[in-house]
Amino acid sequence: MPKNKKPAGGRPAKNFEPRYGEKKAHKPGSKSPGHRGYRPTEETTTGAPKTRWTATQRAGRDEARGIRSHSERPARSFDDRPARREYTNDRPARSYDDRPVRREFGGDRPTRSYSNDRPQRSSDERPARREYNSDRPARREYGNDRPQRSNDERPARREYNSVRPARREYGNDRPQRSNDERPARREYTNDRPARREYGNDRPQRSNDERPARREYTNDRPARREYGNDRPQRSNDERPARREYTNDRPARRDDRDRRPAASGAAAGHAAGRSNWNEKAAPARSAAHEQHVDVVHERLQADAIQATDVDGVSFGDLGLGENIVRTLADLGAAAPFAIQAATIPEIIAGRDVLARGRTGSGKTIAFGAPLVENVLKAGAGKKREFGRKPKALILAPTRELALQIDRTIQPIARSVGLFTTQIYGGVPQARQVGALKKGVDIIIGTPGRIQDLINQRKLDLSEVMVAVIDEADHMCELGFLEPVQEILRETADGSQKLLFSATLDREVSSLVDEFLVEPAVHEVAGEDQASSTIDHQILVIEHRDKAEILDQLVDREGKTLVFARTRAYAEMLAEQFADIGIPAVSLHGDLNQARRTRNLERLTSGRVNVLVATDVAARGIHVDDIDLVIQADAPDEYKTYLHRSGRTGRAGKTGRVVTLITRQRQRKMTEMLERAEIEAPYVNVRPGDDMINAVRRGH
DNA sequence: AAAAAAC
Repeated sequence: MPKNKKPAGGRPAKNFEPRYGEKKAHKPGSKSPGHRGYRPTEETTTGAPKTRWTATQRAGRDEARGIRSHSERPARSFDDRPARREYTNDRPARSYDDRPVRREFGGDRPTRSYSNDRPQRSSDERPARREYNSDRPARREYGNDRPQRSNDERPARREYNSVRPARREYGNDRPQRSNDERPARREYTNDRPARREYGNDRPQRSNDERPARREYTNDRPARREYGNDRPQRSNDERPARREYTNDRPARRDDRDRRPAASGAAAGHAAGRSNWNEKAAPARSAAHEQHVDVVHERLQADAIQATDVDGVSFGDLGLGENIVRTLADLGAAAPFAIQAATIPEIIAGRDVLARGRTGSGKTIAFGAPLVENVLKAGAGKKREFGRKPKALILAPTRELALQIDRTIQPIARSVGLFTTQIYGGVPQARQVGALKKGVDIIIGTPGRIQDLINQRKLDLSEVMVAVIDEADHMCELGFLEPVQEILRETADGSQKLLFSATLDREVSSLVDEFLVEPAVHEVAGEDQASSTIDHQILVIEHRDKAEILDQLVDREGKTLVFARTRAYAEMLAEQFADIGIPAVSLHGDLNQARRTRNLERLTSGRVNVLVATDVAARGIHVDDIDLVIQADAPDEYKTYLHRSGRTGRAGKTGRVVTLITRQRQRKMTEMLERAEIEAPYVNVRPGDDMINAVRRGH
C-alpha cells in the first residue's frame, strides 16, 4: 500500500448510513494543490494511522497487484461479454427522434425489446470499457475495492457534501433522555462471557441440547436485567406489544382470526413459540399464498423509546474508539433498536431484531460486531493471511457496499479490516485482500460461495455472522446459499438476524443456526407513528405514462419503482426524453453502471432514479422525499421496504402508488397487511392532485 | 411471477 497521505478534504461527511457517492477517495479529488479537495495521491480516508508495512504485507500487496495486472486483460472480456442485456454499449446508436412517439408506448406498450434499437443512453456515457479495473492506479489497500468512478464524475460530490446539513437530522428525532431511568448498564457488560474463544462459552449447538425454543420467548434470562423499566413480559400483559398492534384498524385481529389462529397464532397467544409454523395467508386461496404470505410476527421484547434516554453507546458496552467513531458518523447517542441489541450482541447472544426502515439497524449490529471481533483478537497481532472473524450477508451488492461504508470506519478505528465480497466485479482484488488477511467480510451470497468453493475464502474462524434483511434472505433462491454459507462458519458462531419486516419466515434459519436468540423490536414503531405519508392514485391505464411524466417533473429526489427491469429501463428513458434527467437501477445493468447510477442520485446529478426491487431494501439515499410506485408491489413487505427509502431517520416522506381501478381491492388487502392507511384518489393527467404530490402538498 | 445472487 502506498504511504498513506492525509486527505486534504478530511474525513467524509458524517453519516450513519453513508450515502452513495460518498466514496472513500479512490483517486485524487483534484489534481491541483490549489484546489479544494486536493489529494496528492492515493489515500484511505478512514481509520488509524498507518504503520510501516512488513515484508509479508508487501508480499501480499504485490501478489494482489500481480493478480490484478494479470487479470487486467482478461478482465476486459468481462465487459465484452456478449453484452447480454446490457443496455449499455453495443446498441447501434439511434437518435432520439427515431423513437416512436413516447405516448404510444406509454400505456400498454408491448415491451419493446430494448436490446437492439435503443439510442445511446446519454451523451456522457462513456464506453464503459475502463470500468472498475483498468485504469486504476495503486488501489491496493483492501476495503477499498469499490468500483471505479471516473474522474469526470467526482467534482459533484464535494458540492453536495458541503451543502448537506451534516447529518444532524439523524439525531433529531431521538427521544429526549432523562438520566434517571436507566438501570445499571454494567449488568450486561460486566458479565460478558469472554467471547474471545468464540463458541466456547456459548451453549452447545447439538440439537438435543438446544433448549426448546420456548425459552427465548418466555423467560429469556438476560432480558430481565435491563428490562426493569420495561413492560412486563408475561404474555397477557405485555402492554407494549398490544398497544402497538391494537390501535391499528382490523388487521391485527384480522390476522389473529385467520386459520392460523389455531396453529401458530394460538401458540403465539399461549406464549409458545413455534418457528415452524407460518401463519396462513390472509386468504385461503392457494394462489394467493405464494403471492403474499403474512407470517406471524415474532414475539419480541419491545424496547420503549424512552428506555434509551440518557444511555450512551459507551453505556451499552462499546469501547472508546468505537464510540468516538460513531459520533463522527453522526450517531451521538443510540437509537432504540441499537440500545436494545448492542448489549445482547456484546454478551454473545444470538439476536433477532426488527426495527423499521431507517431506524439505524446497521449500527445496531455493526458496532457490537466490531467490538466482539476486537475482544476476540485482543492482544493478538494482526497476522498476514488471517482468516475472517465476522461475516455480514446482504441481498444486494449495493447494500453490501453501503453496509461496508458504515462498518469500515468503525472497524478501522480499532485496527480491524473489512472487505467486500460480491459479484459483478473482478475477483482479483477481493482475493488479494483475503490473502493479506481481513477481519470482517461484507458481501452477497453468490460470490462468497464462489470463493469458498475455490478455496480462496475460509469462513471456519467466523465467530459472528449477520444476516441483514433476514426475512428476504430466507426466500426462495436465497435461503439455500445462506444456509450453506452459515454452515461454513465456526461451530457455535454467533448469529444475528435483522430486518424491518422480520417474521417467522426466518424460522428456517433460526431452527438450524440460532440458540436461544433474543428477539427485539421497538415499541410504538408502527406505521401510524411513521413519518411517511401514503397515497394511492387510481388512474386509467392509458394515462400512466403522462401522469408519471408529470409526477417526476419536480424538485427533490424521486425514486420510482417498477416491477421489471425492462420497464424500469423504459421509464428512465421516457423521462430523459422529455428532458428530465433520470437513470435506472436494475439487474440488467453491469455493476459499474449500477453503482454509477445510484451515485448520480445520491450526488444530486440526477433527481430521478427508476429502479426494480433491487433498490427496495436497505438502500439509503439522503433526502428522497417522494417514492413513486409505477407498478404496485405484490407483497406487503415489498411495499414497506420500498416506502422505507423515504422518511428515514425521522424525516418526512411521501409515497404514491399508481394503480388501475381493477387493482383496488387487491391493493386494499395489501395495505391491510402492511398496516398502512392510505387514501385513494382518482387522478387524470394535469389534475391538481398531481401538483400536490409533486410539491408535497 | 419478478427480482436478486457467481462465472
